[in-house]
Amino acid sequence: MKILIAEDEIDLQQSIATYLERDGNVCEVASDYNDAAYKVDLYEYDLILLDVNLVTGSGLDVLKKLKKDKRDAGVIIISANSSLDDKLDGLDLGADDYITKPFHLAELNSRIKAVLRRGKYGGDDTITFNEIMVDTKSRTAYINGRALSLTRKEYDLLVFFLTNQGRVLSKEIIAEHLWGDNSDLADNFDFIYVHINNLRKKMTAEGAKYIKTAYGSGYKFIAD
Amino acid sequence: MKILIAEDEIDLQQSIATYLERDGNVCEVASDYNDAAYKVDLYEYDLILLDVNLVTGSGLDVLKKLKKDKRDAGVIIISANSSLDDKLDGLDLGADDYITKPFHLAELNSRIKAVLRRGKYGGDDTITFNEIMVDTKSRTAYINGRALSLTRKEYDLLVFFLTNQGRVLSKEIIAEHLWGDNSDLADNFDFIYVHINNLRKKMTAEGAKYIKTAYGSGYKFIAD
DNA sequence: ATCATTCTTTAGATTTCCCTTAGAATCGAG
DNA sequence: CTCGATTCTAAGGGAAATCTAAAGAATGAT
Repeated sequence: MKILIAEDEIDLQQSIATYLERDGNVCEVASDYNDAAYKVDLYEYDLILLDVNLVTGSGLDVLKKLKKDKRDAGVIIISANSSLDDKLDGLDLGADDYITKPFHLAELNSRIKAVLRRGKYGGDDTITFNEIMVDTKSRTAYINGRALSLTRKEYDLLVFFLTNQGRVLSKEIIAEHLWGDNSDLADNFDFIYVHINNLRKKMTAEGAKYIKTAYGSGYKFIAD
Repeated sequence: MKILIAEDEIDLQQSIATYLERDGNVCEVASDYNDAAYKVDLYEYDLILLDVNLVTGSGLDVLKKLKKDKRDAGVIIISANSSLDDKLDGLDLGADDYITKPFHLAELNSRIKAVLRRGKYGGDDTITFNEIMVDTKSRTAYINGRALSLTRKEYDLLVFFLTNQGRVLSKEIIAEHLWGDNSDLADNFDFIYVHINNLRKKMTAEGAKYIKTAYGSGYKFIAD
């Protein structure tokens, strides 16, 4: 499942992402209203976790936008207070469920599962592209049916490419997605080269050469 | 399936009953503690939905009674609050699952199915995978017909793997399913290593090597 | 109460991976 | 073509994750 986490507390954002990714989901994060609105516009998500109190705007506006555009992502509202107003507003606007901070990740997870299971959002746990197939449940990538032995970072990188096919991804974007907004590393993303290289080696060994270098701007995943 | 609904909110009681009967189940209801204790004593149920807050007593006492009498009905605890104490008490006493009000009937239904499918109660009492066979009634696992001597945790772990074949299960997910989500221990799940190791030793001694380590992500149960 | 079994903790060994480094190769502007 | 910037590639140190055995704590049966 592809899940957007629109939450401005970086710690919470990261722990949610880690928890959900370990359960086989693909997570992207948005730290403010603009980022959330942008990503919701651009990508198809199976589920969106939406904090009502985003720094530059309200999560409820993102929800309005979603429903106006008749997008069918599931939505779970996250709120700092247990105000009934927030809850009712959110559910009125078409959210599927509601959770109040602080909460246990296990509870969030079971609500997520419930929303996803509730029908229309359920579906496929695999991502396929030509001879490549990724089973997100087992976190295993296959090429022509043969399993690749990928490390965690390599797997995450491949999934990120597969879910952003044809798009040029800069080192900075990749780093942000795979490592989170970690300002400690902000000055040097050269280690990306190593992971790209390792992933490429394992993929080309099976005949899959899809990761192209866009000199000076990044990488893109695309067939010839 | 014969299901007892021990719940004092009449509206909820009725909507659960209607929902479950539509699926072909036989439902009986109990509106207070005495009624529940009486019926549990008298009849054999496949599953019991147990509200912890019954008007004249605690649902947990019904559960204690059930377990003392070695009755094998599946039990799902219903609680009005998400108090971890209730949950842990319930699971400690032998309940099979736990759900917090308010919940969607669809979610309750899938939990019921999960409990029933788990084989223990009604339906098929065994889980098989290649040369492995688990008899959920006697809580015994066999490999090539030879019984393994498993502890409770090892048995639960094996069943959890068998019912989630191919899926990567993180230490956190495993801990949550086998121990309940206790955030106090959230920083240290290392004891999982020990149980994994013990179970592996007993299984590999019989030639069954299915528990693979997914470094950095968890474990998965899968054939080569 | 005693004993056996099981669970958790502890600590050291081992494995795996990630980031750094450094030199080679490649690209593009002039 | 030349040169600086960017990217590639291989190898190694060190950190983190996992494994393993064994001892202490809890549990349950007799």
